[in-house]
Amino acid sequence: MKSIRTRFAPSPTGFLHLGSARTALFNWAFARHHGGTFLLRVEDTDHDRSTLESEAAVLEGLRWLGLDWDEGPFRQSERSDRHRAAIASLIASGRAYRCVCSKDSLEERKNQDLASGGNGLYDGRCRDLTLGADCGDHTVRIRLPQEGALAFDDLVFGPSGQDASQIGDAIIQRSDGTPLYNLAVVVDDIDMEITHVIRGADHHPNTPLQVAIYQALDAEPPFFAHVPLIVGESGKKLSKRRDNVSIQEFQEEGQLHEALVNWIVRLGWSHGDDEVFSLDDIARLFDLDHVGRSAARAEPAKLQWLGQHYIKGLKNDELFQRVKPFLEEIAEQPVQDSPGLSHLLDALRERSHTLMEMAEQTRWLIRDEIEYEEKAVQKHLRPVSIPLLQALRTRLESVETWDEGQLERAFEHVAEQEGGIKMGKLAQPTRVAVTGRAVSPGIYETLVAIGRERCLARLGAGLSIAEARAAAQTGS
RNA sequence: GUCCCCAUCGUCUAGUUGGUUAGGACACCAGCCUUUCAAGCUGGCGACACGGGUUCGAGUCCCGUUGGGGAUGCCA
Repeated sequence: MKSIRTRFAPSPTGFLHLGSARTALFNWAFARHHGGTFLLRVEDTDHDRSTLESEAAVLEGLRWLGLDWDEGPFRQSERSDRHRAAIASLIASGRAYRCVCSKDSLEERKNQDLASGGNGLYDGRCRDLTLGADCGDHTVRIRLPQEGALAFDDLVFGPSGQDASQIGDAIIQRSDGTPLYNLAVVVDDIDMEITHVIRGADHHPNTPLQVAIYQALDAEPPFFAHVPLIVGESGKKLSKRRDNVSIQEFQEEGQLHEALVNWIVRLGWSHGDDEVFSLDDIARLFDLDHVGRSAARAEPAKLQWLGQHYIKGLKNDELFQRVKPFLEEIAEQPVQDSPGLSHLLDALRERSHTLMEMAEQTRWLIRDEIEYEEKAVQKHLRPVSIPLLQALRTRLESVETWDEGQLERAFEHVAEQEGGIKMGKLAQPTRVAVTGRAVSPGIYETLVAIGRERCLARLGAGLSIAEARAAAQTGS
């Protein structure tokens, strides 16, 4: 059997899209699984919409996800000679013909046909005119068989195809002489010896036409595998306007690429009851047999869970490197690793789904000035807390080594001394005093991360706030 | 309108020669733990769209209905 060759063929008209990313992943995985070749081809035959920036963004997205390619990127626009030659030979053999119908006329005839109960296909007006190259402005159309099945055996959907009578003669070359997608994609897949075309199911209805083009070119079609669509909240095909689909956007909000890959691979593919897959796992296990046929809704909840799962598994130094850009965004200055920060990040693993979430929760450590949240202050820095915080501060001043064990003993001592109060009565006001918030990791971890001097200073600040509030209450 | 496709818990899915108390994960709810929030542990809720047929037996096969989606471009 021939060695397997797959390709990812994005159109560079925006960022790498969630659905495209999954298509890329499946192509990559299929090639890797079978020891084949995965190549990249940029489908930029639409000059008006294609940009180099988009192309760069797409490549960067693929790299970030960890999808490496073996050949390319090729640009379809650089292969127009091949496309032209193919079109010329199709015209020469009578399998394609020139068409001088104007857009307006086409539109009008189509609407008329539809109105009178027709199916709106091209009416074939120029089909038998045998127009020469001197016919003026013209497009080129493929001459389809009048009847008979244009069939293919889809690796996901099974036997597929339509009767040729259901498809109109499609334009394969614009009036400006440039080739159209349906022609270019077939010529390129032939030239690049693609064995398996794995793409979104939105191409499924389009494939019979391409099968016809293969036939016209006397070429053997590849295997096709159409992957069911990923849909948004609306249940409709993902759209850039409606849904968050930009891979780069996911990256910017601090998602882990491992989580994103794991998330999308399970949208349409499964391996028994397994849920967690690394790229290596995917390369090892992926096959088309277990790709489903129904559309999948992209729900972020599972992505969140996966994000935390992978955060938990990161080594400390790598965790720091990955979260660093987000920390610096919060700190508004360079952030160095330190035992305190490292310890805090460790504690934040089980409290974060994304790197951004994690960074946000270090605010009280990596910025010198903290902001006191109004609600936290009202709830916990109350008059009743004042003597407790005072006693605690005194006690903490004399703690020998600032570690969790000693801090715990200090807290227990103060709680006991203040009448056997519940730890929450002491811990919560302290937490608010040193972080400004009612939520943080364990109080001892929190205090250790901040360090003795800053803790004592913030305890003082918290006390001042509590005292000011008490005074205001008595005064009124 | 025409053509094509799809249909298992809220979501992602397991189910691959018809025989299962229809399984898992996420989410949700409850309890435990507890200095907050999480995490963790335990338990719970929850699905074969509907109607026919084939069969001793149907989530699995066939037909229809309904619902959803895709295509129908001088986009890809």
